[in-house]
Amino acid sequence: MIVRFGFVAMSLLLENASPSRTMTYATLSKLDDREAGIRKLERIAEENLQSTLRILKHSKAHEIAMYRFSSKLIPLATHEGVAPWNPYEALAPAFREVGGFAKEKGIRVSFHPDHFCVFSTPRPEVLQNSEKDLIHHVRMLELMNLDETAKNNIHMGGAYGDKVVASERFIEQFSRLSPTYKHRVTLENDDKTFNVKETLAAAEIVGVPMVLDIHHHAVNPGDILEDELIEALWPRIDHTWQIERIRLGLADISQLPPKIHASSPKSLSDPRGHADFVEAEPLLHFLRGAARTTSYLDCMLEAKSKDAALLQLMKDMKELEQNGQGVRVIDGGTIEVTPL
DNA sequence: ACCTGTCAAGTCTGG
DNA sequence: CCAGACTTGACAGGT
Repeated sequence: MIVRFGFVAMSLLLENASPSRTMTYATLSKLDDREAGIRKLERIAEENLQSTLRILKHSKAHEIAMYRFSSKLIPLATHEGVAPWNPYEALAPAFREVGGFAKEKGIRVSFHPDHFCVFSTPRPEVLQNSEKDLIHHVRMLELMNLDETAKNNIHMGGAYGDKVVASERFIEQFSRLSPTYKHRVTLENDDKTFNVKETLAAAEIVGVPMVLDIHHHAVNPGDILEDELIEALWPRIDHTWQIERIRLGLADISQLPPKIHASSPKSLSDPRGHADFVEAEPLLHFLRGAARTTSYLDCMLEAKSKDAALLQLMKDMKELEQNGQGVRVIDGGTIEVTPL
């Protein structure tokens, strides 16, 4: 099985390349010249997109073929107080350049709208803001000229005292979205509420691919047995991606491989927290299990040390290769693992 | 140059 | 019913 690694949002190796610079609404409100404030927001967004392009070029230089954009590229993008500001028009060329580079260099990209995007919510205003947020993220992918293989990864949301009811509400409310938005989404199991089995069931029903987070699974396994994940659930998760490839007319798995998230617990006292780096051995163990049924997979690292963690992981994989642990390093961001 | 409290948004817990 | 925790990078305002 081929495995490509990616990292999230920012680089620790590049200087002055934050893709998430912002301005608070309080500061904007204090300005006398509102127009100047809006132009400042646009300039910050331009800089965030320039930083994003730098990060993509840096990734390419290190042979890293997967990256998740910052969700904060445009400051205050969906804030009510800046309406009817339309930031997209002015930023279109910058978005096109970013998307064009990713496509040309074969870098798989995505967004991860954060925890304000909750389709299980019982509150109509929260649902409306969730839709607004999703539409915003889809808009950015469209401006980048990226097809439906570029996704927004989200969680199901809260349980509100009854997980079954919340799950049904998620399915109901998510299904109401138009296909344009639905087909831009992947669903990920979370670390507190919806475990792998529950998330997979919902993903299958609404017809979107599922992203497996193996760290979230470790801290929120539900009643899933030791071997059940790899033997029973992983093939079903894999299948959600196969269905999506068929829908998109993609013949080869490398055009849209299943995706997982990997990170290591911060500490024994804070197992849900993300550590600076990712432990190679337990990750390799999982990957070799998945390799029994899957030939290609993308693995997003969610470590505090971002790209530095990815480089370190590749070094550690090289060492495991030399110890004959069933892994071969192919390039700076790709390995091949042999099935267990 | 560096430190600390705050930031648009949601949900859960405990009082 | 409400305050605080959760979690995270960056601002904003101060020294």
